[in-house]
Amino acid sequence: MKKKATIYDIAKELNITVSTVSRALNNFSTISDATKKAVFETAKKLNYSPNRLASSLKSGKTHTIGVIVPSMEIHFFAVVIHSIEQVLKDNGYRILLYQSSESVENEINGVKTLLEAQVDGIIASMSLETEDTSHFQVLKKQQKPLVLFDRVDENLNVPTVTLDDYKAGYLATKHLIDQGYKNIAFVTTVHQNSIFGNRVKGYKAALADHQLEIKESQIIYGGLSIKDGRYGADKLMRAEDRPDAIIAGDDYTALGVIKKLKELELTPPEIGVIGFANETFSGFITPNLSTIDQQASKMGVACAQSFINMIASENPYKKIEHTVIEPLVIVRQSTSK
Amino acid sequence: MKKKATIYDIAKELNITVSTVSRALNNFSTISDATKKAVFETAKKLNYSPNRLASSLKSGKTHTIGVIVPSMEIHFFAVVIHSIEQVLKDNGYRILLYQSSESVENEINGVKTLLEAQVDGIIASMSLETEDTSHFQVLKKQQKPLVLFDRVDENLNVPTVTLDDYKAGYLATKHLIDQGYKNIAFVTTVHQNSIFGNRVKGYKAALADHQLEIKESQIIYGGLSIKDGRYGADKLMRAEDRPDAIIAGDDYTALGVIKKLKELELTPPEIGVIGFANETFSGFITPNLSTIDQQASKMGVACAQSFINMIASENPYKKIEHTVIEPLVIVRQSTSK
DNA sequence: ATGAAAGCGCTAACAG
DNA sequence: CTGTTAGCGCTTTCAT
Repeated sequence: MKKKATIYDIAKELNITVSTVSRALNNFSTISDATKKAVFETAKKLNYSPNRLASSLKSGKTHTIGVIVPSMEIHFFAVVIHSIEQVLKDNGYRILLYQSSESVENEINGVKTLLEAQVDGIIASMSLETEDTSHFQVLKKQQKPLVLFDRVDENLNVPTVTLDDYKAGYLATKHLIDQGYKNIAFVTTVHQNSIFGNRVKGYKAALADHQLEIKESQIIYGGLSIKDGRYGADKLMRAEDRPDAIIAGDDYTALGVIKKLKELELTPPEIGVIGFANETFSGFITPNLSTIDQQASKMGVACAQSFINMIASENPYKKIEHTVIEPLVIVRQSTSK
Repeated sequence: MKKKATIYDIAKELNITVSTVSRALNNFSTISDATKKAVFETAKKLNYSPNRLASSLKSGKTHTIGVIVPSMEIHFFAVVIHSIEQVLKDNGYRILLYQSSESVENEINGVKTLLEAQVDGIIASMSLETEDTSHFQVLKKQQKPLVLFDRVDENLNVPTVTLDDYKAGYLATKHLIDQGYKNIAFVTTVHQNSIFGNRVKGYKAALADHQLEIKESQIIYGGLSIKDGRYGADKLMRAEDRPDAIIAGDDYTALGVIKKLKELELTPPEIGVIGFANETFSGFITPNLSTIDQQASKMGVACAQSFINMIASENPYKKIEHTVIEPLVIVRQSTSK
């Protein structure tokens, strides 16, 4: 196995210099067509493959972008990355992947690793553990694009792509009201995250807008899981003031709610149930679960777009875009009275 | 914003040479502890971050590995990549991601792009379109590790990681037999792919081993989808010789089968139903779907392991490992008489 | 234990 | 239209 061919080999073969070869390969207009043709032919003949490492070292641009997400096991993140890769590939970028596993330590390490690999920028969604976001500051200092999505830090002052969670809460509630439900409860998480807080705000606003009373007793703060859903539904249905509809913090929780309601022979849509996330199972359970779609694909595309805009401008942090994606209400059986 | 610090800056600061700095940073035993300490301190002071590009260019090793999959939207692939990244990260490797979108053309381009990025090797699962696999040969020629998983090409003669599909078919069938089902049908795809063919072979073998008749009429060849499942179940239940259990080619098809059976008031497990893949929804539908798990995590780990073994050996293609993962029967309501 | 210097493969400023 | 040459940041052989 002989060594890989370089532009020197092409140059030698044609009795020209490497600069000519380099220019020919990069299709400079100053190179004669004849030379270009010869170069490309010889390149093919020698089985030449460019070493992007070398050009990157020289130019300082790797055309590689780092993506940090908590975990690819979470379908939402996989889909976001799917679209990021699709869009950025077409723009000549490669994706270097890093999972934080919901740990700040890993996240810090991810930024470090990616930066050492000289990525041209980073698109990230923060780990749940992350509070101090100073490790992301480095990118701003280096004037390298950083785009945050879904789990973002407002204070970081970088471009973000998020779902309009307020609106998501509002729309879920409004949908239930439109279906005729009047006493709407909310099973959510205690987790201190603006995502969940904003949904509750939207919920309250929708109630207020429709002259329905906001009762703190109808908001159950716990965790988000099937078990938490069962627990929340049980608690709500045992109370004096039974709700006629329940909004669950995510689809798993909604599933738990439905299971409990079925046991109580209050199968939705008798009691309305709506979740958040539009998990793959949501359309297949019985009854089908109405839910708010997170628009993962759109988010990915928006991230890629934001990134491209930043790269294109000489000062990436000149004007900071905050893209807010509209949530989508998916109406299914569980809320269709 | 001043330029990034290099080993030259550290050297200058300490009045030593770059070679010493380089050796100190790489913890060579020939460097005195005092020097090392000084170097590390100055590195920190100057906010030094190594440029891996430069060392890669020199050493020829990027510690980056390319992963090509059809789509991250397919949860199975996302989970495999999840574990590949987890394992390889601990071994100092980064993951460069490429999606083929089930197109050979993209796949070819992926290999090219990744090779130009000088990856140390590639882990891939082929697109459904791929028949000619010569684009993968390059890696062998360059003696760079290539590991294929799930959708592999036997003729390529490279390490592979696959599920034992024969056994998967066998176990699904045997499970049904053990549950007392005696007339077992199979709804599968016409697609020419050894995966599906082997499952049918396993099915037939299990029937034979238990003195049950193999009837070609009980095997429905169509597509794999909810619709195909409905169609298959309908066809089977209308026939003279009605099965008492149905194996579906994947969980979506199984879902269709279940829906049709419910309509016919033959709700499983009255008629047994088992699928393949263990999709996230399978545990949540009613009745819960028994299925064969594809062991995505194990596959990812096995891929990473195979890759590491290849990298470690001077001749990666000396002995070619074929890892076969045992399928796992997930028993749920749909087969529990 | 440390230094000097060549070179990985490519680009680009300068020269002609 | 093409050649010369320095250099991107790091590693490593050969000296000392």
